[in-house]
Amino acid sequence: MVAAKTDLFEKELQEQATFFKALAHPARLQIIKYLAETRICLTGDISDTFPLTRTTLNQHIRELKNVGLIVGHEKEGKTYCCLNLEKMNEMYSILSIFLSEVQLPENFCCECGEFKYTY
Amino acid sequence: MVAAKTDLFEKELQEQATFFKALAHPARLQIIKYLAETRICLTGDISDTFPLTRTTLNQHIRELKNVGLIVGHEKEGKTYCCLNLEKMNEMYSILSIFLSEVQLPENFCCECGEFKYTY
DNA sequence: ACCTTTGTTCGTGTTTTTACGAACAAGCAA
DNA sequence: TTGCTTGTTCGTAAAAACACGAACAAAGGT
Repeated sequence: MVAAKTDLFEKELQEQATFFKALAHPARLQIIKYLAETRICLTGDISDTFPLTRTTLNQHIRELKNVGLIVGHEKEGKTYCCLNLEKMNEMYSILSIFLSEVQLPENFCCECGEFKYTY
Repeated sequence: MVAAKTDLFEKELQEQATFFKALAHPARLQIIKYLAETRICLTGDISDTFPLTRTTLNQHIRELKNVGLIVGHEKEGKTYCCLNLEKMNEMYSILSIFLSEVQLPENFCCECGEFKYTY
């Protein structure tokens, strides 16, 4: 990479890509799923249920914090994590909109029937 | 990375992450958006509308082909690209399901009100 | 006092992603 | 023929992502 070209795209595309990127690893999906299911703040012991070390897990959590999907709470010396409702809703809207925008009609590509597939 | 740990996660999580990863770059989002809007097979001249070289663009297109979202057609010596309806629908389902699964109730996190935010 | 758990930071190493130029073959146009 | 566009492959290089061990501080338990 000679330079980070990501900045040169439309702001909307960048924002969408940022959220998609945050979800682009199974560990992060599992963390979010866990938090959404239990609705209980994350404690360190979940690292047992992951095939990763505490350090690596911490790295993924930090990434989710960076995009704002997870917030950390301090209580009695322990650090609890939970999902940020506002950010989760924001993400849901942004990604849903994109997925809807690129929806295709059922008869799409019928005009390509005459073409020969190369893949 | 000592080893690729991605394989150690649940198959469902891996599948979801694969699609999210495919959408994790603004260039790829723009390509998909363009194809969905025009519904016309992609010709080389779109590289003018991107802040990237033909080579890099080709790389992103190849990635989208690898996950099956884009298919290539041969016609009169030119290579046309278009979205794969079936795969797009599959992706829509898979990602929509995930986004729904992690939806939170409006009163979520109210029990955390007593906590002090650290981020 | 000692040990354990917890959360984090630092440093390191590997893999993957991103990006480009050079080069090439195929097709078309002058 | 020559020149141009098009699509691709190759090699290269830098950045980012991924993963871990070591080490540390703070808190809790025995």
